[in-house]
Amino acid sequence: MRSNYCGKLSESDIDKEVTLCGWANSYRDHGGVIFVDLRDNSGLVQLVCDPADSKDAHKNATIVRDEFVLIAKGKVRARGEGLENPNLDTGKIEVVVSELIIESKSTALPFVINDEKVGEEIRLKYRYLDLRKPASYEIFRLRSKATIAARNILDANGFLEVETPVLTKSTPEGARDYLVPSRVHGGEFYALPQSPQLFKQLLMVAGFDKYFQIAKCFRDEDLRADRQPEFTQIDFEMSFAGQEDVIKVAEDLLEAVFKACGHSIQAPFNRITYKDAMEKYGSDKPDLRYDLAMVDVIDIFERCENEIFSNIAKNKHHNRIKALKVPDGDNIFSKRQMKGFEDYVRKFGASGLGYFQMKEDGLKGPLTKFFSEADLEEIVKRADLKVGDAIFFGAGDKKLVLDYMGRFRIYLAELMDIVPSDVFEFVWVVDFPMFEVEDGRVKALHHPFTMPKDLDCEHIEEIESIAYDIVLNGTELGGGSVRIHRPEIQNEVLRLLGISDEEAQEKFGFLVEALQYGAPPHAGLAFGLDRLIMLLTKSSSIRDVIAFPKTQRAQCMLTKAPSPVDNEQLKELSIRVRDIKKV
RNA sequence: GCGGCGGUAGUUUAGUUGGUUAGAAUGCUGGCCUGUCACGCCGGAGGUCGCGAGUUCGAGUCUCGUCCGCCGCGCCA
Repeated sequence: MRSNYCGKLSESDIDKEVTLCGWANSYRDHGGVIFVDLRDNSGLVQLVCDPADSKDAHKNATIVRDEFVLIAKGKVRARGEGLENPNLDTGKIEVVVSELIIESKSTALPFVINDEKVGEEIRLKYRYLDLRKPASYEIFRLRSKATIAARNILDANGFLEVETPVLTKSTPEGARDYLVPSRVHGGEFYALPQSPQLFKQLLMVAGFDKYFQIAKCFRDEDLRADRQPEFTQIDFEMSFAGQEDVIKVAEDLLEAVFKACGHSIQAPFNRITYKDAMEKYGSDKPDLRYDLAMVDVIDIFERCENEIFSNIAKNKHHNRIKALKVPDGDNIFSKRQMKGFEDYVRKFGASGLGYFQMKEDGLKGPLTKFFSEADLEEIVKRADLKVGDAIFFGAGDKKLVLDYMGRFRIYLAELMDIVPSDVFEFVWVVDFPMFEVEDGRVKALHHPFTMPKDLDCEHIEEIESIAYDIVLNGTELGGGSVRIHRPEIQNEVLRLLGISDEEAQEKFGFLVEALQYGAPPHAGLAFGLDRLIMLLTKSSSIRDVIAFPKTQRAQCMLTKAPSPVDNEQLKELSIRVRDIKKV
């Protein structure tokens, strides 16, 4: 139908006869001449409907309203002297309309397209209108470029794109599954995949060597600004490969994806061990766009005269005393603010938050009296304190202190507005522990198919795994590991996780069995595509980069899913609903 | 499950210590207008103040409950 796109017209098209298709972005009826700004996904151009040029076109233009779908035929001409619009890309030209077809009308809109003040709730209900705005299109244009770049580079590196099942087996380790009832097998359920993990490992056993997939994944957990119940991963796996091979592919992929989206990034990225990340930044996904690293001062506090601190300091295995230096903090923050920080960390289980202020004549603060001059000097030295700095202390249980001090670090950085917004700071976090113990229960930190480095450790929590995460600006962008390819190791890990042989057989028997038929060593990684696009487009919410996202209570405002179903449907599925919520 | 913030014309919002007919902008709509581009001018319609109780002579405003949205905690192998 169309000969040209609106936004692509330029002075080189002057005198051309064109046919344009699009939506009426706005109209200005002067009684005589009528201007219509026609919009398609390339941009806007001004149509001029003058009765002197075409009586019919002008007559049709009088009934045009916002968002009518139009097909306009006419001639491109230069705008007259002083009539140019510098705010419009096509502002030097306009199209004199000879024929105007109203293809579709629009009833009054629930909101004005492009009005940035409109709330998200209404925009999601009419998401197809929200998506009409150019900023939305730009996000999905980039998303498309990114996935195509990822596909191309993986293809170029010999990866095979394979689709794995969406109706699969429930493995209630980890996140909750979305369940799908089986009609044929009444009372039994499929699960939607949380990731294609096991199938891609089976593809390695099959000898496919290198696999990838842009895979939909599902997790029935509560939502966040960066978490949706269904999301997309760029998932890949390779045989006869280890951590370094995977990291190389991942870095090449990120470079290609960022390049396709107009950003230049430089691999190889920095690396930090899980242990260092936790000890210095109190997080396994540290935001390294700013420093604010924690300093260990447990040995100094052991010598102090405050029994609470010195007792905490005695148990260096279970406890931590960490100091967080805030450059210029004493000048920036009032005493009241510094006291207020304590309330913040208390929310995360801290029993208090000590602080010193670096004055001209040395450290000051309520705690100084417990320390010798030499130890105060040592604190100044270790944290490299300058006059005007403040330094905060967290003391107590290791896990607790690292957690709240890590959160406090982020809180301070945002409060002080020292987080650069135009930087992409990648870091690999490596050497994750294999297990963590919570309330006496052993859990896999990554997943039970991750290769442990050495299972013969005295403490189960000290067993490391060959697992690695890629972190960008404090967001976990992806994670992967070398997988277990020997059945005896897999069985041992499942045993350490407290999974009985019967249970292991029932849930993962097919995997362990497959490993018995000659499994190659293999490793892989999966990127969270949505988060990647979110960071690339500087969106504040993952919903912005998903065409039809769900609200925080996992509903679709547009379709009203989830919704009740007929009893007939339920009957076929052998399902009876027990408690029906009031509508 | 928990904590915080919010819900008033289609939209974005104002609304004081509880007090007359809930106000504005924008959108919509009728009319006028031949160079606008946030067009302009004149007129009009449009409100279950999320919902339900309660307190009160009187509730958008206070109390309780509830629903919805957002941010966070738990959760997310």
